[in-house]
Formats: sequence, C-alpha cells, structure tokens
Amino acid sequence: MSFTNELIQWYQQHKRDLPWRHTTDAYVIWLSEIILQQTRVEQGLPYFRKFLEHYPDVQHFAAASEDDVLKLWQGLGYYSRGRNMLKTARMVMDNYNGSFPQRYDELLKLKGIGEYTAAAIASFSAGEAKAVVDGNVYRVLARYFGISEPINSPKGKKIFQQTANDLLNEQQPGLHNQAMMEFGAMLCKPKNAACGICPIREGCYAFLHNAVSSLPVKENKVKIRERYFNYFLITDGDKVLMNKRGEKDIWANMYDLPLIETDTLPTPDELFSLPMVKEVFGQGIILSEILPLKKHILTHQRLYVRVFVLKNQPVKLKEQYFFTTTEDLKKLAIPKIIFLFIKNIFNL
DNA sequence: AAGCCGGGGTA
DNA sequence: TACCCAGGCTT
Repeated sequence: MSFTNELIQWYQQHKRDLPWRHTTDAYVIWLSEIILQQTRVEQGLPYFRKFLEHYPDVQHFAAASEDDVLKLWQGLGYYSRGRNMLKTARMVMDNYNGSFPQRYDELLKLKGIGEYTAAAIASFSAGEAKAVVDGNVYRVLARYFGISEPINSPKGKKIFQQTANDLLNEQQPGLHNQAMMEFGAMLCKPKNAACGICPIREGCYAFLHNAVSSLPVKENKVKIRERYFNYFLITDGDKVLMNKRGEKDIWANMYDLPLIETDTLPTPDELFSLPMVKEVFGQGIILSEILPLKKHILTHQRLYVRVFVLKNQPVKLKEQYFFTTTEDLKKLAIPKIIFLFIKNIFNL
C-alpha cells in the first residue's frame, strides 16, 4: 500500500475526536486553524470553544472590538493572531459579503493566513487539492524520506513543499492532510517517536538508518534578548493606574502597568534617579514594597519583571496612562505575567 | 533573509 | 535548559 494510503488508514483508526473535524464551515475551520498556529491542540481547544460561543459566525466576529478579541485571547500568546482575525473578519464582511472564502488563492489575501492555513482551510472546507506543510509534516517527511535540508532554510522549505505536493492524494486532500498532521502529532513525535508501532517504518529512512532523533534538521538559533521591566503600582482609592501598550513590541495594544524598561537590573536608587522616572513620579518617591523579581521566558526574550508598589501619586500622567477600578481590570486584556502580579496584589 | 511575536508541555 | 507546538508578518 502507498505511503498516503497507509497514513489515511492509520488515521481513520486512531484519530482524535476534535470539534473542528465535524464541519466544513470555512469560518469555523479558520477559527480553529488560527488558534492552533504554534499552539498545542490541548491548549487551543478551550479557546476554540470560547470564541465559537462568542462569535458563532463571521458576522458576529466582525462586530467585535479589538479589546474584546484580545481579552478572549488572553493567555494564548502571539496576540497578533487575534488582531489579524478581526481584520480578516471585517474584510470578509466588506469584500466577500460575509461568505468566508474557500479558495486557496483568495484565502492567501487575508490577514493572518499564510500558505499553511490557506491550504488547510481550502482542503478541509472545499476539498481543494493543496498540501499542508506544518511542523508535523516537516518532521514526517524529513524522517520518512531522509531529507536533511534544514526545514527553516528557503531551499529546505521549497523541497518540503514540493515533496508534500507530490504525495498529496488529490481525490481526498482534506483527509490526506489531516492524516499527515495527526500522524506527526500522535506517533511520529519530536521526541520519543513511536517507531515500535509505526505502520510505515519499513519504508522509513530514519528508522532504517537509526536517524530518527537527528531529523528533521533545523538551523539558526534565535538570539535571546534580555530585558528588565520595572513596573510601578500606583493606587488612588480603589483605582489603579494602568498603561495601554503601543502598536510595536510584544503585547501590542494590551494593558499593563506604568513601565520603565532598563537593560540591566537597577537598584531602586538607580531606578528612581532616572530622568524618565522623575518626570512621571517626581522627586520624592515613597516606596511601599518591592514584589519579588520574576523571570518570564519567551521564544526570543528573557524578561525580568519587578513591581514597585508606590504610595505617592504621579506628578504627570502620560497619554497612555489611565486609572481604572479593580473590577474593571477583569475586562482588560493583560499579558499573563502581569496579570499574575495584579491578581496576587488585589486577591482577584 | 532575518527578526519578531507568547505561553505551555516535555525530556 | 533546550526544543517544540495545525505559522505569519515586518523590515
């Protein structure tokens, strides 16, 4: 039996029962695919249900505010996915009369939809013959065919896309794509691949050459930037001073506390003598408490986060600062690490 | 082509 | 700690 037919047979016996596998509604599939970008199924599942409940169709989604979407997205990471979804939902209303596109070429025009996601939506919703290439597919192909070209080089990407295209079962592309990915996720895993029960190991280069752990090849390790976030907690009665973040940088358009960033860990005296600090908080800073330093690891940054609890009021409010009640805090989209600090302070 | 963008699970 | 996850956008 052929490679793809083996996989499809394996898939039909062992597949997980996932909600987005029961629909051909392009909107619902889009929702699941964006949520699942760089995200484990188990982590994304509750968000998928939540979003579908709030926005049962693209029309409801398009009517949302960015704050609403980011709040629902809180904790899932890569927040530009959420912001791009809103743009796409509105584009679908404006340019496609609210009917979500199903064709690969049209899907590629939408925000947040790249080659992978376009192929996924087109093949799952309309059976268009486009092969998906995600992290799972890279791994399965690299191992089975012994491809040692790095998966993150331009040359490597071409080779893997071409290989996937050649293999695609054009009679049932959706089924084929699901099978490839499920196989990679459940059996041909990054570590501890289940070669012992693999139905196609007799044809697998990596299994036959003892190269499972060395494939796929990935190059270019990202440099990790170290950043020091010094936050200030300022209260006025039952209100707390919050900061709306800008368009750039991490956590775009989300909310945190007034922040002074430094490139080393400052002592309190060093911090309080910085011009930017004096400008906002004046000369006489009355420190109540310093909350313990927390380290927050991202893919490309290491954040060292501290919160200085102050007793005084700011002498000057920057534009992006505003006071809000602790009750209204619950409605704001706040990055995980900041939310944890705030939660502990106010016992939310 | 390279850099940027989160949070969590796993070994 | 290092790697990976149903990747895509910006520069």
